[in-house]
Amino acid sequence: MNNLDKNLSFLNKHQQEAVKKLNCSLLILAGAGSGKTRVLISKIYYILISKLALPNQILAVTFTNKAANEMKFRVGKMINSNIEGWWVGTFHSISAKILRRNAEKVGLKKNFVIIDNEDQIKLIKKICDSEKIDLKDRNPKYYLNCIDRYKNEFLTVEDILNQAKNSNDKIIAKIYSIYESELKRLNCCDFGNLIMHCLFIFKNDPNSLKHYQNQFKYILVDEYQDINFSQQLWLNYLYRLNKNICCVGDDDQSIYSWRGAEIKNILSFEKTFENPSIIRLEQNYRSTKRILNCASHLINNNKNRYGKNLWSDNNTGDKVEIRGFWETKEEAKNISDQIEDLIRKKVSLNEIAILMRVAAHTRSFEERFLNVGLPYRIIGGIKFYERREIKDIIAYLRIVNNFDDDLALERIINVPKRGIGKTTIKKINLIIRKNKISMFEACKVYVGSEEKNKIKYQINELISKIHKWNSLKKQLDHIELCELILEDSGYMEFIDNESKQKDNIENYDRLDNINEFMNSLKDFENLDGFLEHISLVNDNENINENNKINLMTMHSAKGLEFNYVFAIGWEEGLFPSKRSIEEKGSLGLEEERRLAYVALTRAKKKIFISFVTQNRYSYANHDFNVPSRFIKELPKEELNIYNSEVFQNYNYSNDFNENFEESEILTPGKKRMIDYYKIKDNNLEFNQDINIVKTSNFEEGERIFHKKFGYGRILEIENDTALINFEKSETKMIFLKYLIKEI
DNA sequence: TTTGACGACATTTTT
DNA sequence: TGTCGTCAAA
Repeated sequence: MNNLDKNLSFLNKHQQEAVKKLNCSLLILAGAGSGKTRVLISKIYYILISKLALPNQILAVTFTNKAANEMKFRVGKMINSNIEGWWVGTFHSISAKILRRNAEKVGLKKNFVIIDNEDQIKLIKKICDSEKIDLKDRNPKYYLNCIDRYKNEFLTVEDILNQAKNSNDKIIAKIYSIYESELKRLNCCDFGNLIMHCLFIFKNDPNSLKHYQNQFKYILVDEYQDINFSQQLWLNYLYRLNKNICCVGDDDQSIYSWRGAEIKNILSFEKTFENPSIIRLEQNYRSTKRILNCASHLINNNKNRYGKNLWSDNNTGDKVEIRGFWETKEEAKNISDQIEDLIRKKVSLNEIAILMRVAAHTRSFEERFLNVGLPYRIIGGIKFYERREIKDIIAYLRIVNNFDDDLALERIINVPKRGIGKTTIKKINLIIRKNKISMFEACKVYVGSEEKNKIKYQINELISKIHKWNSLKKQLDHIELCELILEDSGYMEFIDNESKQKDNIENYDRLDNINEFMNSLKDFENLDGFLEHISLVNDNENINENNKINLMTMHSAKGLEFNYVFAIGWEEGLFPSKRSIEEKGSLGLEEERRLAYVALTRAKKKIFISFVTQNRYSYANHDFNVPSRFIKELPKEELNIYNSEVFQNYNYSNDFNENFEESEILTPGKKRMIDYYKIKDNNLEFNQDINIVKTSNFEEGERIFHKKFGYGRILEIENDTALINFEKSETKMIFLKYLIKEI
């Protein structure tokens, strides 16, 4: 058997077919755990080994850096060498690479900076400020969302200006237009722009397009279900010459519609690319039969899908465990106990994951794990490069690298404190607008004007330091430069002082983070490379580095797998998310269901689902929660439903929460603010309902439930209040209307 | 101009 | 719960 056959012999019939089918538009519908990465990798290998293309003639696009790195690593291993100069990366990183070489064609300089969300919002705030746009009823995030959406749909400023109908549209169009010109002036790019600018280049510069079309003989795309319109167009441009594309995706795992990845995009594959064919991979190698059965059963409730039948040769496995708790602490405690059990069975913590709908829900688990000393990591939480001190340092580097970067300068102009406050910045902003110059230049103008004072002296100091650092760029390497800046700017001293003043843990962390940051600089040859890297890459913790429990959102769990999965917070309204349903109706619900499908199919051996009926902390109110409808949609014979107090009393066979279907008709397509008030009203009614039903005739000695204090017994009733002896709290006087009858 | 206190407000998911 | 904006005092 030759090498090629040996490597392909690991694949099943369908996988092999998918690997060998070339010179067409191929869509591989790969169910969860059906070995799609393996197929993609084998396909690249097959192309290379058959000498159909050189490594740099293959374009492989993914959505995460993790997936890109894995692909590089595994293909490298198969052909036994490190491949240099090939095109494997995310849409954004590849676009950035193309854009660096063609920056001037879209009015940017070569050293443009890629800005993140925080910078975007700051910029929009600034625009609204100077344009006197009221941010009371619509926040900057709203406008940013609109702009992002336009970019996902390849809608230009002109398009939006033309189609603006009402005054709100016009305001958005105006902000969009100024935002774009500001970005150009600052020599910056946001994520959406990376794709947009490339599309402009492809569209307006046939030579460049030809160049890239010739370059890429084969195009491969991972996670195709996450594609948005602009990205699809991007692919289509590159595809038109060789007409050879292979996309792998799972329509049931499309969970990013809010990023423009609408399910219709994958469903319209056949219309977008010529001579299409579809191969399904339906054998699952990951999960037990039971888990798979649950997942399939659940996803069958969706209408918008290609449809496929997953099957598996794996063991039947354990039943899925369902538990209800009355508060989050109890949930966290129970799960940590379960985990201790698993540890006793010699399960590695890396093989355990807790998945949640909302990132904020890690808290109760963090608390618990800290208490009992279980190590954990949060994946996709607060990212390293988003920490304040790191962003400060980066801002220093950015302004030294690029004098046009107002956003960076504004960030550090008064950090550490130099006595340059709001008023001064306002004056400088005025100069910027009047003379149409950068903030850096405006500072010089401001310093040079009329009478001298302390503030001007300070600004002058900073400006000349930045000049000095910039001129040292050629003599020092980027690490030395960074060290110099940290000392010279007084930033290090500032952090030192801060950690002495309040010796809380957080400030200790700051110093640590700065050290880690300095260390990470070593991995890069120069400043430019480093700045590019940090703007596109965020995950820097290697999953298997230490033995830790994994906490993450269901979204960030996509593409991962674990032996044991705890899926928490399966409460109606939270999951499926009320908001998602209200905004997009049944489409929203189906997306939530796909999310549940993703969560379930992460598990290899066993899955634990839990929900909390009371005291799920969510800002102002403590709602009474009903278990998620998704639990009801699981096949009963595969479940073990446990006797928690609350769950036992919950009438499982009843159709719960039919109201949701009604509100779905009432609110779709309404603007957020209107929704917001509706939700508020609904909540009120909902609560009143409970009170009316539950306050009726309480008796002394009766066991009751209170949202905050839990279960208790009535000692005495006096008019509308009762003295309650709580089981988990002390004895208290409570209004009858806040009591709930033991259900 | 900075700082601290206070109240208002918002919380889905992220390359 | 924590962040943000506003206000008054230093």
